[in-house]
Amino acid sequence: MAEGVTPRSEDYSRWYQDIIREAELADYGPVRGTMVIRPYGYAIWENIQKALDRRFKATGHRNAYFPMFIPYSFIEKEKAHVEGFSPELALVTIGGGKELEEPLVVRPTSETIINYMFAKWVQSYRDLPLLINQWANVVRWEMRTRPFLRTLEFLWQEGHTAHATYEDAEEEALRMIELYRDFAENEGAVPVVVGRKSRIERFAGALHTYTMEAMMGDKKALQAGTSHNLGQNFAKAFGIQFLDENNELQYAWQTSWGVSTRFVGAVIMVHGDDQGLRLPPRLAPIQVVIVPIWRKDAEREAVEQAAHRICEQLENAGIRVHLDDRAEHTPGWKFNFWEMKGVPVRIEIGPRDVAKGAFVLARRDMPGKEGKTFDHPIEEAAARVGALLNEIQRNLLEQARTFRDANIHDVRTYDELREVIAAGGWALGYWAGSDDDERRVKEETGATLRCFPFEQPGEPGTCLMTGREANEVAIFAKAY
RNA sequence: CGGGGCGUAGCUCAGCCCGGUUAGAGCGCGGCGUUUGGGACGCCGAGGCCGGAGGUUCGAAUCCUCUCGCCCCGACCA
Repeated sequence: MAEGVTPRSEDYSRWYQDIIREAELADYGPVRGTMVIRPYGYAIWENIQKALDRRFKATGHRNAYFPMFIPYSFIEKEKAHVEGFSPELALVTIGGGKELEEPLVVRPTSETIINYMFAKWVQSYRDLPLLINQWANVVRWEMRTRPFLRTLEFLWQEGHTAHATYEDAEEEALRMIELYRDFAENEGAVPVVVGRKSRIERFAGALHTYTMEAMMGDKKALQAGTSHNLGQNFAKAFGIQFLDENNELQYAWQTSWGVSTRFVGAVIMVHGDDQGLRLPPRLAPIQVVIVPIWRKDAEREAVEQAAHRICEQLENAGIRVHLDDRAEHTPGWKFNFWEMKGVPVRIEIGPRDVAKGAFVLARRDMPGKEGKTFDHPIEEAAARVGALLNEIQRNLLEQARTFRDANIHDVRTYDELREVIAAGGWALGYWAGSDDDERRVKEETGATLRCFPFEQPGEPGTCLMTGREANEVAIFAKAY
């Protein structure tokens, strides 16, 4: 086991905190519930940003930036919205030493201010669709905080779009949750269940909320991204109107969707083990670390020369590589250090390898010796490493999916649901219960209705709670 | 907001019960030397208003009161 890290099996919450500290992802800020994202953690976020932003651009969205301060009156304009958010608002009441006439809200999300602006920009059906994204920080005064998963301030992207018809907005909301799924699985190697939120769980002010739910290493669910069809609720509150082809005034149909720094937490908890982080190659700030090994100064030069040659080859191939040639640490120490940091591939090269013109590959997704292969020719470094990175990316997703599928259980009755939840798994069963039935499950088991998965059996069944005919299955789980 | 825990060196903590030398350890940090294929070792060294304010006492890290902060667990939430 790694030094300074509580084993996952002993105390998962402690393990999570230990990993964040030891891998230097983040540190606690001076204000309760705040955190500093350290360079290594931020580099992961930057890779998440790049992967998402590329996809947003490819689907026609453009980035913009809206102010952090929102007039309090804006928040009050949409009834469900204000009810949803008012408990967790941070208000600014003094500015420049003077009491403000109207308090300012530090944005908990930007629907209101963005839609205020949209109302100015949208006049005609020709202005639609309006497809905007912003990268920003938001503030929600949470009671219970955890690094990355829930902090008073967090970073995210929030997409906001306006469309001419309900169908267009619905299509957009679905397109974006699918985009998120593709991102989560193909970049983060995080398998997700995509589906629709229940009335109770959906976003304050939305018609439909779509979600992707991921299973963490302790089998708790994490909402890793959401996409909302907002209908015309905000358009009506903010007067976003346009003239259609028939010269008739219509309210716009809207969506919003977001993924946050919480996703970093998902990557930690889906892949991490008792040795530390395990990063999917596509999000890893460093994909390959080279550890040169030598005893005597006489050996040093030849080894480091070979190490540099490999390093250069990998760089030229576009691989993010780091050569750890520090003299103050032993190879063994470096192995542990970079394993803690979750670097997917390690190259070891010592005198014996140099003599053969070869190097050793060690993969982070397999423990110890099992993950080591020998005698890779130096000239083939780029090809060998490239292939291994792809293999690791694939394998991490596979491992996570196997774990998840083994812990989702079909249930037919409420008793079965209780059993599954008590054992810590996810319960999948037919559901046609009321809002109160859903609340009862939460009260009695601690589990919430995570979503009605898009993937359905295709035939009706019997509701586990009411015994009535149900058209859909739902997933219940304890969640972060 | 309830319940629990913790504030002593950069970090993790001991010391506190039962007040009394110059406040300690491990890790980390700096220097020198030996080392380096899975967390090396020796020697030397730097580093503390013991969270804050009151009080008790000849004397407080230690006892009392108040306060501030952080963490964990629960109720609300991306």
